[in-house]
Amino acid sequence: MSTTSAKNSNKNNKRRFSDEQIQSLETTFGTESRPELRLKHHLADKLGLQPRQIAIWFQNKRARSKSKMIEQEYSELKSSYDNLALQFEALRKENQTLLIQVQRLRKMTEKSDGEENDHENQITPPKTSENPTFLLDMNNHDMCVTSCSDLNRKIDYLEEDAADILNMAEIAEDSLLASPENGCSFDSCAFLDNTAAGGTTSQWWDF
DNA sequence: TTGTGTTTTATTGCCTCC
DNA sequence: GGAGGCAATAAAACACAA
Repeated sequence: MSTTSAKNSNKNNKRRFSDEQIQSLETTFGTESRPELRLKHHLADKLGLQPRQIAIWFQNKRARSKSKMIEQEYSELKSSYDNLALQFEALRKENQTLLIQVQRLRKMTEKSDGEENDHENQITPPKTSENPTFLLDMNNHDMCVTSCSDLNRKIDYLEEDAADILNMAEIAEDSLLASPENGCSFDSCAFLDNTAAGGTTSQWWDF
């Protein structure tokens, strides 16, 4: 708006409404945010304003109300996001710790397998003090070898699965960090929703 | 007092609905 | 096509620090 007529119109007519007028308009807005023509005329008569002014006031009020609502929704979403980000970071650290544990176990079983091979050649008892978790039953050696192989495969599986989960989590985190303000992608939002709605975190690595 | 940021009133142009 | 709503914007009114 930059026309001369508009400027003149503003200079001549623009004034703030009185407290009483505002109060009455606010009250009406509380029950009816889009009043029909008759009500606008009624308010105009009652408050000594033009019906056009009433219409404009309601229009501006709706706009203010909408932007306030958006602002409120944003702050609620942001606090929810911040909360989830904290939870996510804790889970990520937990996952890393578990990965390290799996790798340690894997090394231990590899070591144990190596000793078994020596036993096949030398038929000497194992040093049980070194790795009590994987004690061998000398009366059932074949079964023991099979069990250790199974265990190895399980650890392989655990390790791969944990790595996959960490990878997925990092992808999700990256996509969240890439768009923290103006709305995350649909996938990452669903990811957050699931985390929030589930309320439980252990399902991530509930193998 | 004055410069500056915010709020409020009003206009304009576009869109939708009947 | 006219009425009414909405988004964007202008500009007056207001608040307030320096």
